[in-house]
This record gives sequence, structure tokens and C-alpha cells, in this order.
Amino acid sequence: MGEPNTKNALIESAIRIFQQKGFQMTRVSDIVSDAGVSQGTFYNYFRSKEEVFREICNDFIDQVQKKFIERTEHMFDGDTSAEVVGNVHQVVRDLFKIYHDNLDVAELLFREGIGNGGIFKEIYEGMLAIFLELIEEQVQKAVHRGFIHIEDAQIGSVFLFGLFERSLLYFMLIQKTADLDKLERVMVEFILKGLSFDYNFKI
Amino acid sequence: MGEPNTKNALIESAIRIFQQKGFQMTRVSDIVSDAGVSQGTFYNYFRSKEEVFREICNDFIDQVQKKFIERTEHMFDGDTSAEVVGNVHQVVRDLFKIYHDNLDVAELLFREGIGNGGIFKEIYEGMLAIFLELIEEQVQKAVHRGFIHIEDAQIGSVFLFGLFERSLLYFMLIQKTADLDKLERVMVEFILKGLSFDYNFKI
Amino acid sequence: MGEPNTKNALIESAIRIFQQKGFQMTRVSDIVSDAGVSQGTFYNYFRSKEEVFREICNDFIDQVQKKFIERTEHMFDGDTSAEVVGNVHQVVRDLFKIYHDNLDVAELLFREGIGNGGIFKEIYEGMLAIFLELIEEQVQKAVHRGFIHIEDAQIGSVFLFGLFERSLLYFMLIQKTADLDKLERVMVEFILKGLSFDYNFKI
Amino acid sequence: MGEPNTKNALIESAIRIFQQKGFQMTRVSDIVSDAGVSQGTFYNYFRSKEEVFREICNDFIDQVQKKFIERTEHMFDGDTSAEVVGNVHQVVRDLFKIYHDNLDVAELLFREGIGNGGIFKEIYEGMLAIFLELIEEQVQKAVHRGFIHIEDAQIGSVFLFGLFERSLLYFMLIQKTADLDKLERVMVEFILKGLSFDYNFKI
DNA sequence: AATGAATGAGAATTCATTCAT
DNA sequence: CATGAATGAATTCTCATTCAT
Repeated sequence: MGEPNTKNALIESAIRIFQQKGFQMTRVSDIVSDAGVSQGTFYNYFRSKEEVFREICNDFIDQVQKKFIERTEHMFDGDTSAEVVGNVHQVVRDLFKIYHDNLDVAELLFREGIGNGGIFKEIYEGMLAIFLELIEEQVQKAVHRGFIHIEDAQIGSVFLFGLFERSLLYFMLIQKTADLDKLERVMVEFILKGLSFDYNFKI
Repeated sequence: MGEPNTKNALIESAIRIFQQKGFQMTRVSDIVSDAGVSQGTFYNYFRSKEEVFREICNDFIDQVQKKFIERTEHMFDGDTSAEVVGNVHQVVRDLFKIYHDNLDVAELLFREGIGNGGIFKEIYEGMLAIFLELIEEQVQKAVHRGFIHIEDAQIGSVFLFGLFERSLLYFMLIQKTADLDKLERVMVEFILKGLSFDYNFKI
Repeated sequence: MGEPNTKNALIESAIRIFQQKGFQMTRVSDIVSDAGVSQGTFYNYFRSKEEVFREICNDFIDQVQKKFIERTEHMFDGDTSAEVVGNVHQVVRDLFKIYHDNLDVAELLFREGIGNGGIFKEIYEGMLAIFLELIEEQVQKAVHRGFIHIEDAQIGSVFLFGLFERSLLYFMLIQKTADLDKLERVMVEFILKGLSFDYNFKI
Repeated sequence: MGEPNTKNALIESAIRIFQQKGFQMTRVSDIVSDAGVSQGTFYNYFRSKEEVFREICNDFIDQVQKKFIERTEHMFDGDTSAEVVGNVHQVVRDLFKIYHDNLDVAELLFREGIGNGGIFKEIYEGMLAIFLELIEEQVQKAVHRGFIHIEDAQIGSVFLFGLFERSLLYFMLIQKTADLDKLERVMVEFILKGLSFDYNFKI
């Protein structure tokens, strides 16, 4: 009783405090006092501070990955350029939403996942690998279907990822005032043009 | 480049160790033993561990910023599209070189600058602001000259920055095997097309 | 020997784990998980970890003491030297058996009883006192009957105890390969000669 | 400066406190406050509480071993029984002295060396092996020279060790009132008789 | 300038014990 | 009787920083 509640409370507090103070500066005592449980209770659920962090990140990545697959697999679907453009918009909008819905953990991962002496390097790089592969696959498909063109699909997918990730980091987490509709519009146009999209194709 | 004095030795050691272990995991004792001086000596030159880090980052940013200005201020110069394309290539190549020449500190800054509970958030965000402003300025100029187009120059400059930074992070620091000529080619094409560059303009 | 109830299970587990890990390194959680009951159940039977240990030791000492009295009180009985020698052999053999039958607790007590910051000093020293007194009594009796001789019976009984205890510790617990028949033979001879036994006496 | 003093102070305090409270119950804070230095200083000299203990024990064993070799190697020297008896007395007296001079560490080792979940089992057993070997060697030599007799020299040396160690433990550390002259006299007689010493031999 | 021993606040983690169910 | 989540005191060890020499 209280079992899953306590663990959830700890996870939620951990996310909140990690986000505020960063992993290294967060004390287990901060987490437990935020969660309203005792110091020892923490260790009934997690072996260490690092373990909560990993658990949070992995949960997030799993969940986002699943949604990401659902959304992106129809990214360049469509028989006419208008349909494709519509789908790309839809995908970008969906991804914004996923990101926005998980803003706290996303921030945590993007901020913390890189530094910290490489403790979480593997987590960030693992996530990067997963997403790059998924994006590349879609880009390849569209290249084969002939309505976009890029010399190297892997490079292209790194561009798309960088473009997307840094934009959201910048506009959602740093500036915190984002006109998401506009961002979506500008991004879709930039991407499609960058990928030499054929705005007049029809199968 | 400077005289091989104690302070330089400490800075070089600090860069090396920070890069290997990250800021938080680096011990002052690691730095001094790498530099071959005693623990106390460190504090004759720096008030704290944080101070060396700031000094390293700020030196890097100052230096890169200067080069960056030099290079980018002629980014979209030229009276014909061919000249502009040539200049863009030149700028991208130069930036690659700057990044490559400072790979150690660049990695340090990009890896550490974000996390760490916001200690260095300000450094990273300061740097981001500087570069975004410089890029935006160039983009604006080119938009006014009429041969590129983008709905919002700030958004565009974030795209360019993200594109560039994450690509170099990925190919230079993670994959570690980069065909820089190809990357340059693909990047320039992607950027110019993304910015609706008029490949046929002539003044 | 008892009913296979929870308390016995806990005691048996406690003996096993204490023996493996020592008192201090044994966790109550080790004991209960070995016994297959929950953490709380332990405290329905024992007030503390120390209490199980005391209970185990005291049970052992009581039981051994009883047997020890039975056996030793006829140690030097007999009207001829041959009878006495036979009885001494019998006693030594019996004591070996007691020790062997209780090897686990014996080890526990001899290993743990001394150290641990004196927590169990009293237990070990109490046991020592009991056995030394019993031995001394027998030695006195034999001295009075005139067929052994020793300047100080207390010192002699300490010798006998040390001789016996360390031998069994060494051969049973450290070397683990003991030719008990030989050990018995050598020990009886050593003891009797050491005590200036008159191999030719007859009443 | 202060360097060896601090370390020595810590070792002396450690011996004192370990002896009073036992290894497990001793806190590093007890040691440092007794030594009058700060908590951190302890860790400039020892990696852990265990390390001081090992260092203390090993120093003691090394030192005692050296003296023990010096003394025992002439244990059964002599051309007449009287000379041998004299030598045995001398050796026993010397060993009492070594033990007495190092009473604090001896107590520490004999009390703590055994228990503690086997952490220091190896230390105690290592020491035991060393001393048993040295004793056995002397016993063998005397057996070959023909004036003592024992069926098994190894068993005999375990007897001698047990006899000696437990006596000193009992009379010096537990009873704390020992008539050492008498103990020596009784012990030498017991040992020699136990070993079937030929009180009339002459070469 | 250089040294390096000393400092001590601070953090993570452990585990015997309690108690409401 | 049994349970097991919760507790929190207690302890070890770390490491940036100071300062007398």
C-alpha cells in the first residue's frame, strides 16, 4: 500500500529537482523531502541517485520512441505533393506535442544527458542512434520514391535532428516564448526545400 | 601558444582532464598532478575550479567569436550566385576548421555547457546568443539583398546553428569519422535550398 | 531437534549466516530471507539481532556444559593407570564428538565470541570460566589422588583448555582435514605426560 | 613536517581505540578526535578504517616474527639437558616479554583477528601459519637430536601454540594478574614433559 | 611563487527496528 | 502471528580550499 505511490512520488520529485538543479547538484535529501518521505525510503526503491536518473531517462526514451515510430512512419506518405506536405506538417506538429508534453524530462535529458563526465553519454548517444536511424529510414524511403533528394541520407537525418532538437531547446526551454505554429511553418518549409522537395510531384 | 608557464600548464591540463572526465568528475588534484605542480599552486592562479572552467570557456568563446565574425561577415557576399555559393562554402569550411582546431574545448563546452545544474547554462546561453545574433545579421542582410528568403530570420538562424552544431558534434565527436568535404557539400546545399536561395541571381 | 516452527527456522538460518559472514556483517535481512519469512517476523521472536546471537550462544553453552560435566566428571576415574588412561581417551573422544556435532555454533562462538568490541566478551569469558572451573576440579581431584602432578591446577587447566580449543579450531576449522584418532592419541599422551602422569600407579 | 607525527599519532590512537571498542565499534571519528586531528586528515594517511587495522596488524606480525625467529632458533640448543632446559626457559621468558611489550596490539590481534566476518581471518591465519611453521621446525630438530619425542611434530606445535597463546590471553588479558615466573615454570615443565623430554641426556 | 598537510562541511548509503494493516 | 513499507540515526569517505612554511 502506498507502494507504487511512493515510487511515483519519488520519480516525480526527482524529475522536478533534477530539472531545477541538475543531476550533480541534486541531493537525495532534496528529492525525498520534496516527495515527503524519509531518506531511507528512497533506497527501498532505487539503488542510487544514478539509478533514478537512468530509470527516468529510459522510460522517457522508450515512450517517446514508440510515439516517434507511430508518427514518423507516415511522414512522407501521400500520392501528391500536397498530401506529403500535409503529412510532414502533421508529423512536425505531433513531434512538437510529444516534446511539449514531456517538456520536463526532455529538458532533463537534453541538458544532463550530454555532460556529467560521460556518465549519461551512453544514454544520450543511444537515444541519438535510435532517432537518427528512424529518421534516416524515412528519408531513404522518400528519396527512393523520388520526390526529395539528398546526397547522403545519414547526413540529412543528422541535419533534421539537429535542426529540430536545438530549435525546441532554444524556443521552448531557453526563450520560453514560442509561436509554435510559425515555427512549424518555417521548419517544414526549410526542411522540404533543404531536401529539394518536388512541390509538384504526383504519382 | 603562450609561454610555457605554470598557468598555461594548468589550463592545458584542465582542458584535457575536463574533457576526459567532465567538470564535476574532475578533481583539482587530477589537474595539478597532470600539470606536475602542487595542490596549493592551483590556487595561486585560480580562485576555484569553477574559475578555470569559466576562463577556458570564455577564452574559447572570445577567440571563436572573433574568427566567426571575420568569416561570417562575408558569408553572403558576392554579386552573382556563383560568388555567393563560393563564399558560403568558404565560410562553412572555415567554421569546420575553427571547430576542428579547438575540438577539445569545443567538446568541453558543448558537452558541459548545458548541464551541471545551470552553473554554466549562462555560458552556453551567452555563447548561443552571440552566435545566433551574428548569424541572424547575415541572414537578414541576404534576405534584404533578395537572393534568399525565410519567413523569420531568427528562426532560420537557430536552424543553421542547430544544423551545424549537432552535425559537428555527431560526426566529429561521436562518430569520429567524418568526410568533411562531403559534409560541407551536403550542408551548403541543404542550407541554401532551405533558405530558398536563388541560384540564378545576378546583380 | 525441535518442531519445525518459525523460531527454529530463524535460529537455524541465523547460525548459518552468522557462521558465513560473522555477526557484524550479517544482516537481519539475510537471516529472514534465508528463513523464508518477512523482516517483521524476526522481531516477533527476538528483540534484536544481538538477542538471537546471545540465545544461540547460551543454548550452545548450556548444552555443551551439561555434556561436558557428564563426560569430565569421570575423566580421571579408575583404580589403575590403564583404567585412567582409558577414561581420559574416552573423555577426549567424547569432547571431540561434542565439538564436531556442534561445529557450526562452536565455530561461531570461538570466532565471534572474542572480538566485536567486547559485546560478546562476557559470553566467551563466561564460558571460559565455566569450563576452566570444571577442568580444574578434575585436575585437583587427580592431583589429590596422587597420580598426576602440577604445581598449579588452574594454570594446568588453562593449558588443557588452550591445547584443546586451539587444536580443534586449527584442525577442524582451518585445516579441515583432521585425523581425529591420531589427534586424540597424541593429545592424550601429551596431556598425561605434561601432567606427570604416573603410568604405573595402582591403588 | 608533522608528517610522520600525524601518522604515528593516528596509529597510536587507532590501536588504543580499537583495543577499547573493537574494530567494528570503533568510529573513524573516535580515532581522529583521540589523535587531535580532523576527520579528513585520517584519509590523507589511510584509505580506510580497514587499512589502518591491517597496517597495525602487519607491522606487529612482522616485528614479532623477526624477534620470534631470533629467540626460537636456539630454543632446544645445548649439549646437556640442563642447558636445553635453560634455553627453553629463556625462550619462554623472551616470548612472554615480546607479548607483554606489545600487549595492546597483541590483544587487538588476538581478539579481533578471528571474528569480524572473516575480514581479518586471513591475517590471523597467516600469522598462525608463520608461527606454527617456526615452532614445528624447532620441534623437528629436537626430535632428530633425540631428546624429545612426539608422534607428530605439527600436532605438537599446534599444542604449544595453543597452550602459549591462550595462557597469555587468559592471564595477561582476562585475569590481568599473572605471576609470570610461576607461569613460566609451570609451562616449561608441562611442555617438556608433554614432549617426553629426556631430563638426563648428554651428548 | 610553490608547497602539501590539514581542514571540515557535506553527501551517499546502510540497516536495525517499528508499526499499521 | 505475519507482513513489509517506512524510518532516520549513524557512518564512512570525498575533495575544494586554506595557510603556514
